[in-house]
Amino acid sequence: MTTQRKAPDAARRNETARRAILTAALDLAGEVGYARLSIEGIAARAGAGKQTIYRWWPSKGAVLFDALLMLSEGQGDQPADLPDTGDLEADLKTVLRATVDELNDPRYSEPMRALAVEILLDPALAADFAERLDEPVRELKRRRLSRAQAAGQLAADADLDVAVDLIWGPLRTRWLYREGPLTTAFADTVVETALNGLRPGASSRPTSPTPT
Amino acid sequence: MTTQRKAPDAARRNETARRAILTAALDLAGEVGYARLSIEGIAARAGAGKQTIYRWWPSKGAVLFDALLMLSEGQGDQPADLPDTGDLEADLKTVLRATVDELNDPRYSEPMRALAVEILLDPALAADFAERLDEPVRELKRRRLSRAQAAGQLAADADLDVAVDLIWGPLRTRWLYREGPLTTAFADTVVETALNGLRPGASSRPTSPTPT
Amino acid sequence: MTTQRKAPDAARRNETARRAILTAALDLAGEVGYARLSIEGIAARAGAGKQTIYRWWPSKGAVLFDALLMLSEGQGDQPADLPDTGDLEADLKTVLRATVDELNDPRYSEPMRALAVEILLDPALAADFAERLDEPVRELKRRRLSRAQAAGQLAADADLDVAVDLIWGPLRTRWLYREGPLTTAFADTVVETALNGLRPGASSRPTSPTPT
Amino acid sequence: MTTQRKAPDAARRNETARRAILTAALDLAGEVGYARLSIEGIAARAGAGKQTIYRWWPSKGAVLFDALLMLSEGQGDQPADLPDTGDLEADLKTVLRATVDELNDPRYSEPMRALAVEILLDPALAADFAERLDEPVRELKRRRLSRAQAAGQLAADADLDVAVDLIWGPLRTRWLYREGPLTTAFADTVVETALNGLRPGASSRPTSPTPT
DNA sequence: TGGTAATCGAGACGGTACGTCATGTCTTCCC
DNA sequence: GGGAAGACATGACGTACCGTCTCGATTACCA
Repeated sequence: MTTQRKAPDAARRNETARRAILTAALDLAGEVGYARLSIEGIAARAGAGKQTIYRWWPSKGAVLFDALLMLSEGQGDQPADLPDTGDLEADLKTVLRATVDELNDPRYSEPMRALAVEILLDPALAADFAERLDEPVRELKRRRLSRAQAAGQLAADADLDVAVDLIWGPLRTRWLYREGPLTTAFADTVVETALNGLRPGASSRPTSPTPT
Repeated sequence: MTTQRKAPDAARRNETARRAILTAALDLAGEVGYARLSIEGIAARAGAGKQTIYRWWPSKGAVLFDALLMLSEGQGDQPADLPDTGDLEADLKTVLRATVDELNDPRYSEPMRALAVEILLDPALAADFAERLDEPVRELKRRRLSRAQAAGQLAADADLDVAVDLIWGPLRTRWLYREGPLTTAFADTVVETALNGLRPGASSRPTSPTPT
Repeated sequence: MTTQRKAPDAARRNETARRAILTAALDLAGEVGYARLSIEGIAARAGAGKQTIYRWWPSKGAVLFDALLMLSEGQGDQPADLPDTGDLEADLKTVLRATVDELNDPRYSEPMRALAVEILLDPALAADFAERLDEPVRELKRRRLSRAQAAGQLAADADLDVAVDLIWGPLRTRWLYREGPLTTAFADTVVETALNGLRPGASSRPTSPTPT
Repeated sequence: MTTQRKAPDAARRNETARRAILTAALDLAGEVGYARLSIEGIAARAGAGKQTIYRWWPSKGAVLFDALLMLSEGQGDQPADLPDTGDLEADLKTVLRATVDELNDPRYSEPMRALAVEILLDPALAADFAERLDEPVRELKRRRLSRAQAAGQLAADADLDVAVDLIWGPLRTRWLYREGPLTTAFADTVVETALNGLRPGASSRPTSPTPT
């Protein structure tokens, strides 16, 4: 067992209170921003006692994490996989444009930023996040790239983890640091550049599967 | 007047106190981590009054920012430019390896992480940071790439801003989110992949300056 | 009906739980003192649910009250009356010395002090206490004095209630306020002074029953 | 030094805040009773921060203590001594009647009861109270009795401490336990009985200074 | 003798208050 | 005037209990 203290009895958990707390966390993150997001405030907004939060979550970040999970699941999107039309470049652009839209929507963006801060501050939460959200998603990405590799659309010796960072990293960095506007054009350029590389002659290479 | 409140007279500023405060901020960030870094703690450690901090800096993040600036300047490194041996790939690897070392050193890494958090929280600080530190450094990077482009080592139509994100972004993301160990091997692979792209046949293209 | 809420069915009451709760209350009062005595703690120590306490007692003070009643009854002392050897002064000294011993024993003293606090705080409990414990005991005292009065050992016009306060009050006050050590010597002096009065010549008056 | 932690600098103390806190404590004790008297409530009512209370007082009881001291001093009554007209009995009745009036006035009575509770709970406060308030007052009482003793109005061998308890104890006990109404008649009877004793023949002894 | 209704241990819940910490403003006194 | 020191109002922290509530699992009465 890894539980600390007296483990609460999950069977008796009040689902209504749980949802109220997660919803309040999302709403408040969107309304007042992370800096002013407090557990006290979440409890008050949710009509819950503070102890109910402390009983079930170890930190403010963990609440935000669950809140964002609820948000994704609520959409029922649960993408079993990334799109695969056979055209890798087009598929990646589709995905990154969707991400751009999400990051430009404060309803998603603000809680995500709040969660990002908590992750930066708290290595334990970072590990939890990596395991439960980041790694599964990364696995989806790797899988899509792997299929492209099998189809000869990616270099056979490409390190797929680096590939994922190359494709998805720039967007995340620009968003976090507010380094510039997040546009679909930027997303497209990143995909193209990551695929073709920076060296000359790259863009002349075929974009679609090499004909034999 | 455009100044808010009573503008302090910079001429009378006590340089000793300033350095003590910045040093204390760096030390404490390294020792207790960002989450427990407080202005009160900095003042106490520096033997300074809190008001002295509030008089000269608008926020904890601003103190950290100045502290990191002092740290870079103190090294006297002030690199007017990135290395340019003519071999772009080698030069980029040199720079990224140095960055890896820095990010693995808590003395640099912890204050940087602390500053990153403040930037995420505070758009005003983000803008300040972008203008005074990020943009100048980015300009150095763009300049080096621009020279490579002129030498025909980069595609003529490459978007250099995207290129910078592609090369430096993955390292920063992996560090911030603690997604994996930061190694020089990772740095090398990122440089190679960014230059050659992910498509097949890329790695067969020349790595050194094109012979005439 | 005059009952508030849903009157619990006393017939079904679990005597084991009742005793466990009262015992736990006494033990905890002795161990941690009143200030840290909590219903939650009593329930935990007794292996009882909190509701079992709230079902049968209206307040923490009521639990303590019953606990002290159990303690006295448990002794089987139930003194139908105060000692009456014919020598009033000696009898009073016997009783007060016994009280001194009791007040010096933390096992009795601490719960009593806890109950005293509750009585000070809660007029309803005070009334209950007065009716069920204080008044019966006071009646015993008054009865003993009354007999002495009939025997001519007390002034015929003495107000027996005031007499009780005069004899038993100083001990209680000194104990409550911790104004000084509780000794049998103090008890003796109080009895003598109360009987003889403070005026000169008092001590020369006969101490034993007046000879006819 | 007996100070714990970092001793606050009394010289910088804000007298306005101090008075506001003490006044709020008295008012609230009178309004909501002790059981609902909270430090948080006092701070809120006083427009003060909780820390300001915790900085200067170790406990709620200590605040009440100071508040009552302020109340007495505010009256400017500061009786250097108890009345001494030469008639001990009359003087004692005067004093006890005044006490009866005080105890029947909720403005005094409620804070006093609150303080009494704190004293019961907290031996440290009890000691402080004994030293700073109870003992000085007791000394005044002893002094008055001592003068009476010198004048031959009290038995030469009377224990003056016991005498004080005998005279003032019954009133205090009856008040604390709400054992009965506090009337001036009760005060008078207590004085008479304490002076004359309970034995027969006592009341025939002279009440005024012995004639020569 | 099996149904059923209340008690029981357990503990989650919405709350209130605790005592501590840090915030940013202020005031005081020294240089 | 700047600076060290630190008191102040504010507000969040995480904890302890409050008194109410719901949950099976015993009981113990009653049909």
